[in-house]
Amino acid sequence: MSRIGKMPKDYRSKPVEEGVFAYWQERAIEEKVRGAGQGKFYFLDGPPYVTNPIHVGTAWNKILKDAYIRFYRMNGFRVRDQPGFDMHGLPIEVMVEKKIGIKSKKEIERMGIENFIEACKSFALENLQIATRQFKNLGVWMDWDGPYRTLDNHYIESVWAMLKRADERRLLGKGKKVVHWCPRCETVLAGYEATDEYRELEEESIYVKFKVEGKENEYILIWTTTPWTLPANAAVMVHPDFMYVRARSGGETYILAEARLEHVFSDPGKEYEVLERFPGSYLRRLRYRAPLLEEVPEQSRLSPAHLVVLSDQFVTLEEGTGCVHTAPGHGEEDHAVGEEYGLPDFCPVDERGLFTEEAGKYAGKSVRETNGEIIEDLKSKGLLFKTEKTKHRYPHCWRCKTPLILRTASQWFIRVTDLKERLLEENEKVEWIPDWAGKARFGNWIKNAKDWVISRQRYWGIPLPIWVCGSCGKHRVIGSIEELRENAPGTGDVEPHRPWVDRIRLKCECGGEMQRVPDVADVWMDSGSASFACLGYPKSREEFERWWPADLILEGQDQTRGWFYTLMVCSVVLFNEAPYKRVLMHGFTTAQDGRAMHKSLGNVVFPEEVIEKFGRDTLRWYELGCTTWEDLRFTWKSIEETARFLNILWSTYYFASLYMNLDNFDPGEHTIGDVEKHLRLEDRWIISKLEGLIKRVTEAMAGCRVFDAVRDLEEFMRDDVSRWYIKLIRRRTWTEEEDPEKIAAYATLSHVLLNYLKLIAPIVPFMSEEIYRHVFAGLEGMPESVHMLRWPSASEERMDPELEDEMKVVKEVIEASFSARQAARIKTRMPLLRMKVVTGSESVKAAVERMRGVIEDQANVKEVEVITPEEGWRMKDVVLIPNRSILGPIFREKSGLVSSAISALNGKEVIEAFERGEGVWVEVEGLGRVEVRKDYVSVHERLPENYRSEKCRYGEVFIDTTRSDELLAEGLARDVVRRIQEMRKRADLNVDDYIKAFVKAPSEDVRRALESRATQIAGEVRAKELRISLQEPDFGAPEEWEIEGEKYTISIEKI
RNA sequence: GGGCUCGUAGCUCAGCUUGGUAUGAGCACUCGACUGAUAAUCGAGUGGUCGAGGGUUCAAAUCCCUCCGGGCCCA
Repeated sequence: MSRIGKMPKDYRSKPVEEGVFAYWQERAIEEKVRGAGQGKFYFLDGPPYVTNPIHVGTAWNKILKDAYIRFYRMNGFRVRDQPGFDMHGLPIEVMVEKKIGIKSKKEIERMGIENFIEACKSFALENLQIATRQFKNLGVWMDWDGPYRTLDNHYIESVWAMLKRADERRLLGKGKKVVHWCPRCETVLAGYEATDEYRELEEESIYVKFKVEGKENEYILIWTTTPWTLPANAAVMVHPDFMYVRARSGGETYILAEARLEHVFSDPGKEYEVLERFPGSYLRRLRYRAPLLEEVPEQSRLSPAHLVVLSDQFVTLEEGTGCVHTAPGHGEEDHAVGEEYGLPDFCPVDERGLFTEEAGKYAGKSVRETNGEIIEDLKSKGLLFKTEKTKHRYPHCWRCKTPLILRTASQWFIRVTDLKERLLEENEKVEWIPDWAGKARFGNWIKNAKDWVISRQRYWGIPLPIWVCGSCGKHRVIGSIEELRENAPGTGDVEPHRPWVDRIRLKCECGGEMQRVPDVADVWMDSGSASFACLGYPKSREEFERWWPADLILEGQDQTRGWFYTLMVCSVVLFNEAPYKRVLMHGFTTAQDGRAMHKSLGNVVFPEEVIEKFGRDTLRWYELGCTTWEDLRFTWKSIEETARFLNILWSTYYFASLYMNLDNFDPGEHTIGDVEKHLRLEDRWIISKLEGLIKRVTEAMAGCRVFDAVRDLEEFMRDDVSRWYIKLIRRRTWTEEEDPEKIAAYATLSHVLLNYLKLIAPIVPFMSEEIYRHVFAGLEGMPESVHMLRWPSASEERMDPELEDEMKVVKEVIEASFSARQAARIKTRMPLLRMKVVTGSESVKAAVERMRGVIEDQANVKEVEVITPEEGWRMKDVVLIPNRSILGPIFREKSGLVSSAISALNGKEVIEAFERGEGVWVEVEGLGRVEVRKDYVSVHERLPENYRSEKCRYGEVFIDTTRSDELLAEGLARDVVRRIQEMRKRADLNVDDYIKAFVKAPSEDVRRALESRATQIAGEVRAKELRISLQEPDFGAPEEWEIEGEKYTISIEKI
């Protein structure tokens, strides 16, 4: 025979969690749980970048993942839970450069690419270990022994296969693109890499005069924040529909937008006169003289160039002059307009951000540092109109923080623009949570997508598997190491990283030699290929067939343009299908101050800190309870609140298990089905509540709304179980014998608590395991871990919404009685003679009558009666109090008389008359008949002396406060019982020890009263002998107590 | 500047889809009770112009528009 086990009294997170970790390890629980399950569920982990230790925000991400994985496991799924790590890319290169103290590509080449790559690799592997330890430490059950790593050969081959497919589908392109360029890293950066790091800069912006051809003293006025792009100027853009003017000032004529006149000539002394107004289209093809023609001779060879072009998209009137300097080599918008007009995309800037020979005078100089010189040159040529300090946001390299420049460069790219429609169609099939993340945000992002520049002029990454022929220029894309070997006979083992792979040459059809392009892939392509690469596709089809596509991915909102996107693109390139069925997007974590957590701000909170102070479960309950897709503002106060709740939860299990254990209760012997006919209403009620909870929590979890589940679970435990149900069954748990109703309470309680434990297992895996091990694991037929239990399903038959409603009424009524007691200063221990519930509602009446027992017990009242509002009204007395502040101004010196006349009225009759809409008059000496208006009086309802009332939502509750000897005796007896219980506890007696007790009463009346209750008292305090006397106790250690102002002496002794 | 999103009690947040008095929840605070869950538990009370302003409606925290402030993303 088995029974409910005991558990420790206090919740201490540290020993609990350490113990559970050890238990899992010892019994290989994690492996057993992971190996079980039938249906497939492919969870795809977004690979974190391995350069920084994780903070509570990163932890949130993994904890969310863990909760859902556990949920699906409990539902019988075989969950693929391979974690991943993003291990290539520029960030690691930068970290390694810092570590070995070098700064440029030149230095890397000098130390040897081979050595550099080795350093990057060991850095990445080292950090993978650190991150793994941190994630494991959170209690995240993923396959930490077999993560996918983007640096593995087979992973690289998968990416190659995708690129080969892209080439076959003619989606791989090469050509000139205006790109964000980091002059320090000497590589292109994708737009999204750049925009991670927009920073506010205050710089000199300039107004420049472009001389109109064939006119003296007439200029187009332009404005720019990047003087260094002027050597590449090819045109001026104006808006065809905006109004422009020719304005005269200081002997010169300027062309600019009318709307900008005021700002441009705002300086004191700058007067102007408008000569002419016209729309921008009028300026079309107006030719001007390039401002730096002399400094940059190459300018004279540009054609067509130096003319006004029209654009209705890129010209604004927010700043500048409405005439926009256009350099197609240095701006995406400029480039677009340039293509439309056939302008040359002149870009005299090299990889290091230095001007080339083509830039004439400026050749060899760093572009941003040339700004000053260019301004000086313009000034000396009389072309500088004015300068202005301007704040503007400027992109910086996401890792090395160098300001970026825009330049034209030849790059490899994926023709995403050709795939747009397909991407949008596939996105329609994806379930996004919340739905606006996909419909609105991700959809918009795809609609605006541009071609994806994938080549990076760097070292540590997946080398582009593209070989180009030196003679005929043809290219070939290789899809695997095997294919590479076939194409290059004599090649031994292939290390696909640089520089080894660079040495492999292929033979071209034309007979020429093919060499690999030196670029590596954008690191986003690594992670973007994860959906199939971690399955070993295309080498291993089996894994792929079994799992792909992913059932769920879950990442932060910043991944809209990151992983969510690249994952989709890579998959559509390869399979023309979305790689995931569901995407859950979560918010960002900010610090207490509402700002993002940053090392530099010193506001980072690490999970280890929270774990140390409050435990993993506390962190998990708190974070999982936050609305997933909103920002999580981490506060210690909330953590403390969560810890307090978990304490209540623990205490509830402790309390329940204590009594069930004491009574040798075995839930296997008494299921709720077995005790059906002994179930009380409150038992049925909590079971009904539980079933509703199971249903809602299951829906919430399945709908990726774990926070709804957490909030629901919290409310149930706190309000329904701890504060209410436990209170209702307390008396039953104190009975000694095998009372069937006690057994029914235990059966109910264990049913509720075991099922609740299953529901919280994915949220708080440690605490639930600890409770389970102590309380339930010893029972027959139970598995060794809570995580091996099946998720419960809700029983519709046991749901009883009517009963739940009735309990609501009952709770209200009892609470109202407490309020009334408080007003009457009668404590709960003192029994009341009767309570009247005033209601006109049949359902309220039914509820009160049906659950009379609960009310009598909880409100400590002898008799409950339901009366109608009319009956209630009849019990009341109504007093009218004349409203002097209203009567005074109206009746002046007669108001005293009016007032007494009103007081003399029968209040009840007056109110009833008012309600019928009839008038009420009083006879006042000297005034005759006066009508009593409603506002002349305030109405006071009064119950008879012995009653108190309190209103609640369902009516009104009257309590009868009449005292009687019998009631007093009962109250007194309860008081004495409490004192003895207190003494038992202080004497450290076991709950089941027996005692003898002696009570010295303060008076003969009290003695007699207590004597009449002796059996009850003795029973409740487990006294085999009980003496009530006026003498002093003659054994034990007597203690003095005060009850209702009188002195009692009590002594007890264990027997 | 554009897209998406958030703005409800001192704090952290429900409610908004499907308009109907916010008995809003927890915490904090005040008062009280309990003392066989006690470094626990329970009750009562204080506290909101639901970011601001307009509109639709008999009725708006909820629907629409504008604005202000925070976040993510894009320029």
